[in-house]
Amino acid sequence: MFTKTLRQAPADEVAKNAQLLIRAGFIHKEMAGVYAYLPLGLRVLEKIKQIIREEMNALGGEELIMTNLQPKAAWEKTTRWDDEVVDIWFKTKLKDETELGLAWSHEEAIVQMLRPYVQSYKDLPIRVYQFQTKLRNELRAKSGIMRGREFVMKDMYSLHVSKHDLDAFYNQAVEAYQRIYDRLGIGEDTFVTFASGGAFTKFSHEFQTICPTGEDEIYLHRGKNIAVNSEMIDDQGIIDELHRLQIEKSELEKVRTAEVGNVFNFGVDKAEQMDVEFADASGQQKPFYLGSYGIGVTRVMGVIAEKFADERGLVWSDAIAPARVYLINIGNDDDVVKNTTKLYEELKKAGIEVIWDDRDARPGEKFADAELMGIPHRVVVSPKLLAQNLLEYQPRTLDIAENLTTETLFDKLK
RNA sequence: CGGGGUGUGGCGCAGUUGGUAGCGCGCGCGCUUUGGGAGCGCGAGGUCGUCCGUUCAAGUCGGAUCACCCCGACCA
Repeated sequence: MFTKTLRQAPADEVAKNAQLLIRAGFIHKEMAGVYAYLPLGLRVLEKIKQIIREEMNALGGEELIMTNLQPKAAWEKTTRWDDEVVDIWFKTKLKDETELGLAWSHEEAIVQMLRPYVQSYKDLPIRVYQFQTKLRNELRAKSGIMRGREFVMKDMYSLHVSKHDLDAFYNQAVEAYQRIYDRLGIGEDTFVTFASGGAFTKFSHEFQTICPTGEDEIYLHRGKNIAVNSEMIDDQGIIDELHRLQIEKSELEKVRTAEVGNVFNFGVDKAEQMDVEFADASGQQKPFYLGSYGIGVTRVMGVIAEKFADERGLVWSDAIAPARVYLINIGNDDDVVKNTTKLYEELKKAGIEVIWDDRDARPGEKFADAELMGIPHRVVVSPKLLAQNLLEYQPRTLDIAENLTTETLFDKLK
């Protein structure tokens, strides 16, 4: 591993997520709001992506990847090329002066791409998704990887023949999202939140995770698992909705949150603006219904880093840690090295991801780094315990170590 | 974009009324250490963000510019 840990975070980082991720060697700051993902960070990112991918596939999603370079024509059809309408465009030009945009979202691109495939009601529904690096010319980047100018997003788009079909899928997507946040370990603190809608629905839904450094504020009813974005709390539609759910505004708790996902119903808006229609069973041309479903993958990583970190550093769950085991040898006795090598090979063979800190460093330094990196399980091979045929084991979240045989260790890690 | 602040070895910082840059961590070598970020010794590493100016002399003074941070606005 080429990365090193730092005792002190760079002075220009204030956000806890970025401070810890930089100190532990997960990310590198290229410029404001732009971060590189180093080997450890990339592993976390890929694990989060894999969980999302599995749930998207379970919904019938088909993965693809769209382009960063966008032609302006498709976006002009929906007025969203205009800098007055969308103020976060990065735009550039070809050598021949043709204007291009760098993608900040992909609704128009997807609709344009799918045009030849949407001809008949038999072609629908279509559910496609991608993991894409989005580029947004934010006036002010902040909060480390929680709000960058370049970030990884999962965006899914679904096309349907009717409002009914879209609504049904939309609800399935909400459930899939809840499973994703559960698997990522933030399910308990993540709430489906009413947010501003569009022309075709009263509301959209955001997934808001309780996080003291988040940028949003929601009104929350934990008992009924209902939340409202504060920007919508005085909206008449919300007032009606709360009344329907028999909730008094005074029962709601105001909490600070970070938006980790959203789902949005575009109705037939995009299809009409971009003039993409299909033939229904009677041969009549109709616009399709479009839903879009986003998760800020890198932001979720930042939120998790913030939420679970303690005074010693990052804390990852087994599901998304860069490795499950941090293996430490104490001293360089032949016997220790031989046994650590053996254990390292056995762990790899068992499919357990392991980082072996084989540096010629003192134990304290290795312990500190294991904790800073937040690797969930720490295993120590020492001359003292080796004499008794034991290993030391300690989970990241506990302060107490225990001595185990190799067999018990493997049982624990199963 | 409005307001405020900061740029000095890889990281964190000091540098007085202008006189030619220093500390801690980290890094290299040696010896001693070896279960919670070791000790001693030696050493490497800096166009002081950049440009222009003032001056015999600029890290220090003036102007411009670039970058970064914070607060606000923005986030469809």
